[in-house]
Amino acid sequence: MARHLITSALPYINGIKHLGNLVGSQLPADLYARYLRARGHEVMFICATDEHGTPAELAAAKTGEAVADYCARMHDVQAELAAGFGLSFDHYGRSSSDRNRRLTQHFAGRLADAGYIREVSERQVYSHADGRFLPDRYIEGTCPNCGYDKARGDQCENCTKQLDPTDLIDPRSAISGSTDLEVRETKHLYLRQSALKGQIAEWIDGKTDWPILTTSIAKKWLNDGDGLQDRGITRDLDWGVPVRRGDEDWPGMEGKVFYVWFDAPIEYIAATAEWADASGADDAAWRRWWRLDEGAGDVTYTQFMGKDNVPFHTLSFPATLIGSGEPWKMVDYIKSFNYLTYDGGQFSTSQGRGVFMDHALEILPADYWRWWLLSHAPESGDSEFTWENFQQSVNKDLADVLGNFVSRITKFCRSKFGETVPEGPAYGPEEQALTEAIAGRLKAYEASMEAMEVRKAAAELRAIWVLGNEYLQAAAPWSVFKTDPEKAAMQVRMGLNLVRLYAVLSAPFIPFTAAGMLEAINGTGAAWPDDLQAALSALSAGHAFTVPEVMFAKITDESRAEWAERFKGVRS
RNA sequence: GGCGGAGUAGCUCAGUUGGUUAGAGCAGCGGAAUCAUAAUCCGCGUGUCGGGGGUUCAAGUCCCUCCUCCGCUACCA
Repeated sequence: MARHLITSALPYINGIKHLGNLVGSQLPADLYARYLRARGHEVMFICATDEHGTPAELAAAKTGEAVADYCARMHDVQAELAAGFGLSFDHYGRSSSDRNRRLTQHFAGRLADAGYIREVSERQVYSHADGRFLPDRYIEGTCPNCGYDKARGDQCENCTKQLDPTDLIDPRSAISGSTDLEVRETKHLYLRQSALKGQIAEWIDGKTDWPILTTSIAKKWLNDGDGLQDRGITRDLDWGVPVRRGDEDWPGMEGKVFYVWFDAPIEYIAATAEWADASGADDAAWRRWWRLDEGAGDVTYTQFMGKDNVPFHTLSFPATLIGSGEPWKMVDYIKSFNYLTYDGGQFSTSQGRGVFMDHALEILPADYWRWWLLSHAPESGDSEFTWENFQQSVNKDLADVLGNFVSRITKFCRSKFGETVPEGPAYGPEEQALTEAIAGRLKAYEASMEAMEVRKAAAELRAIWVLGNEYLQAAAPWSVFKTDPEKAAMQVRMGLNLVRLYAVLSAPFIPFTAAGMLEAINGTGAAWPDDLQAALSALSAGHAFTVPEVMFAKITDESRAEWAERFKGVRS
């Protein structure tokens, strides 16, 4: 038994997430957490909403709510959707929590004491009409290079030239359109990542087992141009963690908050503390996951995220932890994902393109989505969602291969022997061969799961389902029954035991259905089959069961067409 | 522009350190079976492995070059 700390990238508070967000971090993290728990390991699975920053303020302004109220409401919405998808977080926290505020301030204080913070006076654009400083991308104007009139302050989307906000001709606020702008002097704190470059590079170099996608991004940032740059970690905003140096005021920083990307990763730690608070545990309970000097020495920490998040998790956050000079647990393995595309284009939160978590659950149960998304996870490259592929995969894999297997064996048993496991002789050579075939596949399944090879694991699981159908087809108890009902009984007993086995093995992918299968077969509490032989004999003669309802109704062509139509445009 | 990823059967994708006739699932075609959600099982692939060049006894797998698609490019998160 090992101890596993698992975190999923934090979904931003600004609206309901789409399936691309889900499959890029939270869903595979859940798969891994469920698997490790099933194998008897101690797991701490953490996620939270990322609530600070300008987009949250703007989203709140749009709905007319106070930003704190908006975030509280959206947190509950997201938490409910996460539960709807069966995401088994031990705690789903909030980066705006009191825990995170204190911890973020603590880290800033430590970093300052260690000399890793410097103050920088810089000139930023202030909008009188909006009453706020504007991030570069929230300033629009005419591109000095190509004349495009909707160029943003960070880059012109038309000619792709990198810009400085002050380069823009006729700049205006992208929020209000106001041209009443002024460049003001403002002071900010910078994290001296450049001073930590050596230590970070050394740490990265030690991660030889990380995917190329992850290390190449990290190394590029480390070595690009002049090397790792210092990074501003404060902002002139109202909503965020107030800048303080540990427990003390930070002269000159009044009214400023920390930058979201500074406090968001710290929320991984803070959310674990929130978990302790919520479950009535003491500080030692969460610190044993995070402090090497307080019990985290044997923890394996795995992070899940989309590839766009990699720089912050390989550089910025490690810089914070290393720079603190305290023995914090750092990530052991980063599993990063590419993007899921939707009918040829991008899923887009801002444009409302694609299928979103709430709509997904409205039209189909979570397991349909979990299975398709995980079995098509964008691991080696981007992968594409199409309604045709979704319909075909789900119908074939879930309804035909798995669902129908359960249906055929339970119904056959009911019609010939009633709803109890029938008597019969001991298993013979065919059953032995089946057991060995499953054992081989199971080994591959476990190996894939441990390596977090999600698609491969799904393929192995499916192959195990297929073995059941192959066995039934070859054994043909419906024919054997006519001449040797005793033998048929034994074959049916094997089939029913397979249902129980499949429920256990499938639970990480399709937890809701797996629970239903176990309940039907009256096998609640069944453990992972460390001893396969024994697991396939767990249900013996006389064990009662019920024939489950159709577990996976097929997606009809009509439904598919209707959904493709409904979700082809922009979210309304 | 720079960095990274991808380009393999109609579709979605596997292909370890280069090595026998390039694989899987789906779709399609043929057959078996009829317990089951018309489900299952068996059989069937003459693919310029994006194009071109090169290294090698041998390349999808290494090198060069070109083409196409995608992502990132550091104050959006």
